Amino acid sequence: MCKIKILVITGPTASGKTDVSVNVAERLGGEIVSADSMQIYKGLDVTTAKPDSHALSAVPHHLIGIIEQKDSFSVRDYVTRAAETIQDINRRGRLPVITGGTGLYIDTLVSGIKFSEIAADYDYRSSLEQRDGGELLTELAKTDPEYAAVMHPNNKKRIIRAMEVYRQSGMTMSEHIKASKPEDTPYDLCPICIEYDDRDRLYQRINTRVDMMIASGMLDEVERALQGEMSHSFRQAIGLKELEGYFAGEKDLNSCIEEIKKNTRNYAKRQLTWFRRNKDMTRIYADRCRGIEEIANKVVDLALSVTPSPSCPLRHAKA
RNA sequence: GCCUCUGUAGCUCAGUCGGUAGAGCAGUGGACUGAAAAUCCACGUGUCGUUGGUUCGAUUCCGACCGGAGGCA
Repeated sequence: MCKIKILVITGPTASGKTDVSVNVAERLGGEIVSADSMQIYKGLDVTTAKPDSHALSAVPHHLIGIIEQKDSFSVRDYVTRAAETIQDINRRGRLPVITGGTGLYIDTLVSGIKFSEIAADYDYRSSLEQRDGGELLTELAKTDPEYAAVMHPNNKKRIIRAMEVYRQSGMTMSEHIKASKPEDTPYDLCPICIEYDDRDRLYQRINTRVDMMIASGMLDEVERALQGEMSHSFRQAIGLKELEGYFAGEKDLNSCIEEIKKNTRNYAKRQLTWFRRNKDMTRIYADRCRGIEEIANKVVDLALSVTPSPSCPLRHAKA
């Protein structure tokens, strides 16, 4: 049986993956499947840098703006939906192009990891959050010494999740992790990461992009979002917490904007750390290329160099 | 012109009752199994404004000078 061929284009925020993926998808007969934990939500179009109307009309996009801000969303939800979407695109003879910067979503999807089905219990979580981390870690060590051994006492969020999983399933986190790994990966991958050789250039792009967002209506949409009910996952979006003080009249706009830039830069750095450990990805350094065209050409070449097997979309694209 | 405060890490500032200094933020590296744009970990030598003096020893005390803030005229 033929694995489904998919093209994966990732990279830190503001690296230009959106433009590149649209260009590439147009040429390869592809459809874009977003892998972005924030673009999945309705609203915050500017703040989350969703593709513009031109891009959306040029190529079909999936998993963008489909969840209400009051609803929480998780990796597991993502993988379920993305897998279905990929199946569908493949069935129609087109090429799925996974594009986004949420590394956890992409890796989980692509490697076929099955996360445990234990849902978040927010009441339980908040009851534990009050307690001391070292104390929680000691408690976790009683049931799951293996996981507790690599956990730092300050990392309450993960300690609590491990306790939550055990409480609901009777299985430890270590056991879940072992059980989650598939024998074989479900897709035939062409993974590409767009990076910057010069970190400062990337940071400058981030700074100017935030200014552009402000100029394009970010304040209005954030104010609107802030007035509605927000789920735990949604309220993490960069822009929301930073601007909250401004709308409350406690902080001046400029310092809030600087904070957004700073947090976005920090985020980009974390993304780079995440991508770096994946040695199978081909890296394309955007600042060594002359414009989007050249980057897109490289991506297309890479995609076509993967030998297409019968009934896989890349063959059609080449012909 | 006089008086007061101030000059320490890229930034904001602590500190040394005299034995050459440390936090937060930034930055860099790392982790990451249902909040991931989240969460967490590790990494701190800098002419302690300049220059004289006192001292065994000064970034710390004294003087002058230079820069910054404020006050009185």
